Amino acid sequence: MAQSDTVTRILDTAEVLFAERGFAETSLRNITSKARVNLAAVNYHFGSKKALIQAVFARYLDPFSERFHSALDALEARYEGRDIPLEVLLETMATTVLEVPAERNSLKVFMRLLGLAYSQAQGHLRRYIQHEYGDVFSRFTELVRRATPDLPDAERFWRLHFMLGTVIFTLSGLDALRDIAEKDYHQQVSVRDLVRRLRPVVVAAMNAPLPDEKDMEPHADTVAH
Amino acid sequence: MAQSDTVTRILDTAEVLFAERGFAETSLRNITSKARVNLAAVNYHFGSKKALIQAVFARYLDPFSERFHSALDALEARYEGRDIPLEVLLETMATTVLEVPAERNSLKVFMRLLGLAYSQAQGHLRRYIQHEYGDVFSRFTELVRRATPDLPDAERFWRLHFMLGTVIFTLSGLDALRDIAEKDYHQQVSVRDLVRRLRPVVVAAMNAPLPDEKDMEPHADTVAH
DNA sequence: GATTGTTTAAAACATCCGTTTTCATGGAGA
DNA sequence: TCTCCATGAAAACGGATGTTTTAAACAATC
Repeated sequence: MAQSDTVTRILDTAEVLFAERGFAETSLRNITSKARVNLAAVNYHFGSKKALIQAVFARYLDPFSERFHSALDALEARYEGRDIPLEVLLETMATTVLEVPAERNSLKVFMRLLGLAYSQAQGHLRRYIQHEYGDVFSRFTELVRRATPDLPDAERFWRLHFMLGTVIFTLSGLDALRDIAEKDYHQQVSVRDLVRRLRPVVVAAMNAPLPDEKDMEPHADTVAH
Repeated sequence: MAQSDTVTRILDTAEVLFAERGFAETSLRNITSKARVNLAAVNYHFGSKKALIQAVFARYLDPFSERFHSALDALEARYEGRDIPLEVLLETMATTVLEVPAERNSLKVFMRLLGLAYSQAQGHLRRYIQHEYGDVFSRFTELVRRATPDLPDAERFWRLHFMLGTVIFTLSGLDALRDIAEKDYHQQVSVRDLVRRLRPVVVAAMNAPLPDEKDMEPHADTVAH
């Protein structure tokens, strides 16, 4: 067998099974038998199951991080210090996200993995991702901050995560939603179609009026310093 | 020990552990030892682990379904056949959702369980919920349909699920987001505060302009020049 | 007061798990 | 050629899991 073909086969199989059933529900025997490699190969090449999981993420996030940095470089160069409009930033991120897994035609897998990482138990994966790729996201959120100067920092933080939830939930649960949608409306749903529907919703959500102050909670206000 | 106190203790412990670590990662020995109950008690009272999981859901969804039906009854009576405004419908659902787990102070647990059910592997839980509580949701979506007559059916379907994703993702990942938010902004975040922030975002998202028809085609050029 | 349903304790069952080990084969580079 | 490394097959390790069983207590009801 060719050099390290085994590594690729393990990763290809593992990411699909992880996305389908989660990490704990996927055994190394599941992976190695479906990938037709030796059981010991995982521990030989990756060291442990946990390291395998991180390698699966790295294979998506490394190229994403690199491309997104480049895309932001290009944007900043084009706008020459002027603020980049929110729509352009969101569009750029969407494009990059769609580009990366396109080669393996597995955006759904990518999104399910992200959702799993977020909802993971002790969050050791979230910490790994934050530590490894935090700078790209910081750079992005800083640009979003300049694009929405009227939005209080806390409000922007929450709305970005609201929209992150929308995207991850929708694209990671794509199969389930597709089932329901096609049963109810007899229509095909493509990822591009979904992204098209998402765009105005996300923009409108980010630009929504600020919440009413009057039903603010009466607890001791924490003064920022 | 009092009659069936064991059942309650099992359910109380199981829902917390399930929400924290997922179903597969929570063993019956975890549950029974933390609940200070005999290991065999789960199989004695519920029959199997799968039945336990469904019982955990039923304890939330039974009262929710009943209260939500009542709330919708009251709304329909008050509006006497006139369409109920979207804001009122959303507010009613939010109120009911907040009411149910309030007694146990565990909205987060409720939301995490819902999120787990959605993202579950083979979706046997989703099917169980759909089969058991589908009528309430159908009733709600029908009222939403009348409240948004200008929205195409497919568009409304997707936007409702977009917002479902927002709410489930936010409230189920509350601890993680709270960590980040408090580290970045040194502010306390309560559930009521989050719901207050969610309201205008959800309304704006539902009322967003329809997606552009022009980038419906094979592939639109994405990034602005 | 006997019966019935709960609860506990303890042990065992058969599986499955992640990981390690041993032995053998073959290819690649020094 | 010899050495290193990847791969394979097979087995075993220790441990955890869901489930079942047996035994003995306890409480409530008829």
